[in-house]
Amino acid sequence: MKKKIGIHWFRNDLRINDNPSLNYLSRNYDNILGVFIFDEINANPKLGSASKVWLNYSLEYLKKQLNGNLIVFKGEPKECLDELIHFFDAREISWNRCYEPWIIKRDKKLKIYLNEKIKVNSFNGSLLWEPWEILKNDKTPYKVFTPFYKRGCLSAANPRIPKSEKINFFDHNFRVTNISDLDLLENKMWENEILSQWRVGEDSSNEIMKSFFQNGVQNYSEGRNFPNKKNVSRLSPYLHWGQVSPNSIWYEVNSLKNLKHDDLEVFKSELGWREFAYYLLYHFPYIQRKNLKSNFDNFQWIDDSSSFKKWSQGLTGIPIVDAGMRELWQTGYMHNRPRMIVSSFLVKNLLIHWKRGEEWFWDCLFDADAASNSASWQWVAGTGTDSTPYFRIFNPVTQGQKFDPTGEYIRKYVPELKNLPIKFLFSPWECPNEILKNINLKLGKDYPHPIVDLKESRQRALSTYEQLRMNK
DNA sequence: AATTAATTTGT
DNA sequence: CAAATTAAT
Repeated sequence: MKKKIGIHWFRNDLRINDNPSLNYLSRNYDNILGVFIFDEINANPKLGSASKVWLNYSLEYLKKQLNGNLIVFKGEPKECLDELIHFFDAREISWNRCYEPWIIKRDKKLKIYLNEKIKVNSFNGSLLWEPWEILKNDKTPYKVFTPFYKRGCLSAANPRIPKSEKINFFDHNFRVTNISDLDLLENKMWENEILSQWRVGEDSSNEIMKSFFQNGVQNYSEGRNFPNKKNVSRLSPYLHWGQVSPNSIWYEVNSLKNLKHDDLEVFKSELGWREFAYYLLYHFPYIQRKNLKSNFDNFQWIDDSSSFKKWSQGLTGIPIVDAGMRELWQTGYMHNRPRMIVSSFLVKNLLIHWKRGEEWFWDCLFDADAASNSASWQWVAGTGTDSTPYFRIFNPVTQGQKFDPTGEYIRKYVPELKNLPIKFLFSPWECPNEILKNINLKLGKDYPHPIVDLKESRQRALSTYEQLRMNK
């Protein structure tokens, strides 16, 4: 007798544990097929370089978890799934939902098409609350984080409790596309460098979560601001790819004993910000490209490729900015504090369009996430709803002094400044020539002069943003 | 999730 | 005169 087969389509849920679609199938089918489709045809935007690297090794890991039985395709999902359903005579297919506009559009069509042949089901595998569940009393979406989170999310039904089941993956001999055939890897040297401090895969994400909850989450509400402290989870890439579910994190942190109230609430609210980003992208899908506040559409951004290039390379001459940008390039990640500093610098001091920064982050970040990335850039630029006010312009010198007081973060990523006394580490241009001579550091040669005057560019940003406010 | 300058308070 | 508070951006 033929075995009953259900297909699970892996997307941004590269895990076995707490996977609603897999759990569902395992209750109804003796055997499950796991399939991943690399869809470059519909993707918009296409995956960034760092994301491809992460995906490559994540798929290899997942394939091992499935005893080699992960089926990998490259191409149009409709055709790939057709072939698979036909070959295995599968009875049902299911997946966990994604919320990127291009995926919603693709999946909607696909669902209608597949429904003609077999049962199709989708589940919530990556959000604590789905966007349509949280609405104001007048049925319109929230636009401000605090009411969204407190009145919306926290007073709604509790998130699904994580659950892991034994999944029987079908042992097959279907033709296999090698993961290497997906051509996800391009630049070995850079890839080895950025991967060197990461361990990709579901089990690593669980270990990282557990060890963060044992140590780093203590004093989270304070310590999370300091890029040199171990008080951030660094779970964002795993969360993006679904190697850990937000539900697992939510309930795990809730179960901790001896965690200060503030640390718990602030940590959870960061998951809340992730929810808010997905929420905004769902309800306002154009925020990936266009200002959420349309009065910014005529804003006088400066198209300055030379400054942008220096920013992206970490050669602005402002140490904390360069440290952040180099952390990004070298590790595929940037701590949240420098993320805010470098983006404020690009958007306000340089007056370069947030979209250019968003695209650079998209290409370089392991945790590149359409929702969080666009929402965060618009937050910094002031073009989003509930974003930072136009006059909040980070001073990268005082930010450095406050949040990297020992200078360790700067010295780590901008080693040419390692001998600079702490007094001038945040503003080398103020360092007396005598000291520069002593440590053999030539500004303009070993390290650049600042590409903009902080005071002047701050004034320029204020007046440019002020104009916009007048014209409203 | 900020900065700066002006102003008041504290020792 | 430094530190804290406040107003304005």
